Amino acid sequence: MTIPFSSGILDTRLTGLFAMSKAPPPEMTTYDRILNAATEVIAQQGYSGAGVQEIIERAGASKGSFYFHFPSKEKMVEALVQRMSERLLHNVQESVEGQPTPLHRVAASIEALIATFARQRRVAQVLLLNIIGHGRATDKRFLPMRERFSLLIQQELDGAVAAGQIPSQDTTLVAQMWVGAIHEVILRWLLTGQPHTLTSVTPQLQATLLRSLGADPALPPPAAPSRVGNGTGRRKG
Amino acid sequence: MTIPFSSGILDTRLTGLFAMSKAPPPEMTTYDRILNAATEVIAQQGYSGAGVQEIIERAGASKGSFYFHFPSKEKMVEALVQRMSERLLHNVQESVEGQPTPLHRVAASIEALIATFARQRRVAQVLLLNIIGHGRATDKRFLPMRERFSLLIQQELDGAVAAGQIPSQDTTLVAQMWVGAIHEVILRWLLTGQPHTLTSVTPQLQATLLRSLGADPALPPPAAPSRVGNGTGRRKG
Amino acid sequence: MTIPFSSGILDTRLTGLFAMSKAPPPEMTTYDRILNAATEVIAQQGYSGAGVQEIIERAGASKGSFYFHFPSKEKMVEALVQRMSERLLHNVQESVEGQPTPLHRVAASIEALIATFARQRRVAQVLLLNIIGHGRATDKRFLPMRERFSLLIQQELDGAVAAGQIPSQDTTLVAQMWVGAIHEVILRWLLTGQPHTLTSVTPQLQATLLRSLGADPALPPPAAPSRVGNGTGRRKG
Amino acid sequence: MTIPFSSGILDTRLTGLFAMSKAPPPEMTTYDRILNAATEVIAQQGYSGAGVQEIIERAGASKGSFYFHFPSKEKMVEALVQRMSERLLHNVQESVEGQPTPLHRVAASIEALIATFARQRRVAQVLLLNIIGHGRATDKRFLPMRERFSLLIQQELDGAVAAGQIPSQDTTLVAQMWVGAIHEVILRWLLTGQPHTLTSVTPQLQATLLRSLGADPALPPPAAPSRVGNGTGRRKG
DNA sequence: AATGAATGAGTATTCATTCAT
DNA sequence: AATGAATGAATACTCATTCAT
Repeated sequence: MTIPFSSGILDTRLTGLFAMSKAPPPEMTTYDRILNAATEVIAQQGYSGAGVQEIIERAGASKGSFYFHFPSKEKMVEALVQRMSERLLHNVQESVEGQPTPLHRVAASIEALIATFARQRRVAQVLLLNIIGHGRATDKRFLPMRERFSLLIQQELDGAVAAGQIPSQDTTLVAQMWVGAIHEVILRWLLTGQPHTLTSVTPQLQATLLRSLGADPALPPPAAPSRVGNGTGRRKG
Repeated sequence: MTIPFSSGILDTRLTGLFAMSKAPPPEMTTYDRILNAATEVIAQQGYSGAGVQEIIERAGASKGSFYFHFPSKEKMVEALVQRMSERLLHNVQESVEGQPTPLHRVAASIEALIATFARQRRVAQVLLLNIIGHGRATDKRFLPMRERFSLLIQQELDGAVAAGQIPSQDTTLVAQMWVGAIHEVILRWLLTGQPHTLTSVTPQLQATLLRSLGADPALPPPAAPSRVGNGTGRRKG
Repeated sequence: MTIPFSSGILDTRLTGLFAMSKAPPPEMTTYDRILNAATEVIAQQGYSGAGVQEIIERAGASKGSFYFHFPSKEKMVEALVQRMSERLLHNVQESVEGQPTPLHRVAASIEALIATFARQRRVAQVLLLNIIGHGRATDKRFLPMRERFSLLIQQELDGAVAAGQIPSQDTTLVAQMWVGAIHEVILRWLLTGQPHTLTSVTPQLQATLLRSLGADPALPPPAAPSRVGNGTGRRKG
Repeated sequence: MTIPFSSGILDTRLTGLFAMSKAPPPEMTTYDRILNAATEVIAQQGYSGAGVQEIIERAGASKGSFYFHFPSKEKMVEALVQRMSERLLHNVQESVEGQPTPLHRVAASIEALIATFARQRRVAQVLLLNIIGHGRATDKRFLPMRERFSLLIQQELDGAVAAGQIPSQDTTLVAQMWVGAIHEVILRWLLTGQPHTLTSVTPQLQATLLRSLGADPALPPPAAPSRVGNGTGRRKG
């Protein structure tokens, strides 16, 4: 009767993926030092606030070097977001492997996403806060990440429908809603610091989302029963 | 057994709230002409892309006039967002009046929000797309609108818990999630144009959100049955 | 039997047309101060060498002011060249008035052109030396001035043909050649300082050019016989 | 009674002198590949518009290579202009050999110059259009070519004076004027494409220039009568 | 001879803001 | 209340040149 999705391994995998420091290790390539510095600066100042000057200063590079590696600030940010999204989705997809059912997988991916953002605050700031809507209004450039994550969820939901786990419904819409719900929670955490530890909301988040599917979210526990259970997971006694 | 939340009145009330044209009526006060012009420009170009020059040109005002009425561009945008939020929430709250139960009210407010944004595309662009994350990253200035709407929902949810309509749960978190889910759907509509008419998703959106509360969303129809009702709100006969 | 083209009046008319000093008179408009400063800087450094910074410094203006008055450095130079050409041609055309025959007029215009350039060295530098070929190679923007002067000459030559002063010939080509010949002499003067006083070559220049028309250049003296006569003006004893 | 200056040999001699292609033949020395690439780029973009980067790309060379062969971009252009001038004047001087009288020689050199530029459009663009006035205004570096050609003409004119072919006159000035006239015609051709074939104006150009000397330009035909002759060289039967 | 990453002073241009009128 | 010329710090980007390999 509980919803036991877990993936403890994930944590160690992510460590150091976006690591960075004020004194950039010279053994890193200039290209990477610039992207890492950009992550920090954009996280702090936003896209428009992030000056090339400050980025190269943090990266220990020169103007010329910056424009040797990237044709423009804009393209650099594109490359940065691309790299972030790639890694993020890679981690999410990894966490999904080995999960027994579609619903297990979807819950695992939510957990992975939140765990990653919780650990990489700056990545969350860049991806969720400072990129959207930075230029011309109808800027579709950074839609892909949201779309890809939403697609990933949708596919699992479709699987769940096919497997009879949940009733047939507009999975595209639901997946979008989920992405929005999750992002909003992370956004609040970024802006207000509430809750203190982002990961603490994972269980309730999962429970609420699963409930929205209109299915009995009680699932047979996978190999390792999870601590994530909650008491509201059933609709009737 | 259906969930019939409605609010037909809403439509007429909103009309003309943010109206604006290329040749601004001179009988409007300069203050308002500037705010209206700013709405258009920000909707098209985003916050950073919106120059004071272009705004005053559209408003038929002068530089000096702008800075007579507003101490800075930033404060002007704050005033604009403030005015928008105020009107938006006012409409939402109006639509809630007369609804019999907390769940009815919460559903009505969702419908009102979406209906307003659907009608005032530019308002949606400014509020959801082009304001967040425009400057210093941890900018809490524009949180209020999201927070207030989320608070509004939370209060109704608390009422529903108290009334025994839904099980006890973390209504703060759920309200946040709802706001995120709704915003995301609107965002997609803004960026991709899908779905063609935003309001067409209202029923499914409401159904999914209500389901996430973990209660049988079938409600006794309120006084005046709405055209907005939908038939997918229940899981079995 | 001499070639008596003169126009002493001209000199006084031109005085002060492009006047300028390092301490710009504040009673001049910013627009003019910028154009004047640009004349000096371009004369010294050439088009690409002339930085907006240095121009505004000399003009006692600010960056913002510069771009308030001109949309770009390029457009500013266009305006400058336009103004210079306009004034130059105006002077030339003025000097032509009152000359009895087409050939007298053509000779007067040559004298006026040289006199103007001799007095406005910087104008010559800008117009002849530093503008042509400054950007993309096939830049037709500054052709107009040369073309207009050459057209002016051509029309007088056509008049001379019609009046039977010179034989029929390709006046377009000849006018071009004249412009080239005159410019080259001025160019040498600009680059080498030879001859010491540019105007001293006027008589020989006129004589040689008139001879090239294939007509007996001996003309009946106009009202005031000129000092410009030379001893090679006849073809046979 | 005609003016028959000819030099049919010239054509074949010039072929391939400045040949170049987008895929530079690897058997050419890097030094030459760079100069050739520079010719193309400068012809298209002008001196300031020609970046070292683009030049080496076209040359199939590297930055380091460029600066191994040339101390600076400026010196490279000097070398390029030097090489061009050298070859150009060499061809002109060759075409002069065998001509019977100074005036024949001078006419032949004009024909050779025009023929060369007509065939080597890029050379004309570089030498006449895109080099003058590119940097510091009073740049005497590229004067030499004009000066040398003008000197060459002057010497023949002096010879003509000594031989009694033309009256005594300021041959220095006349030579300068000639160079200017010829350059202007070529310049127009470069900028406007008129006349369609540059060489078609040669006869009239020669006739007009010779007439300007104040001598009967009718000359006894040299050994080999040329196809280049024209019938307008005399004023009366 | 050759490579190409790195440099940094220099460039034109933007833009929120001020201020005399 | 309103005007619009003036301000100047800040910005993204260029490019000839250097240098370790």
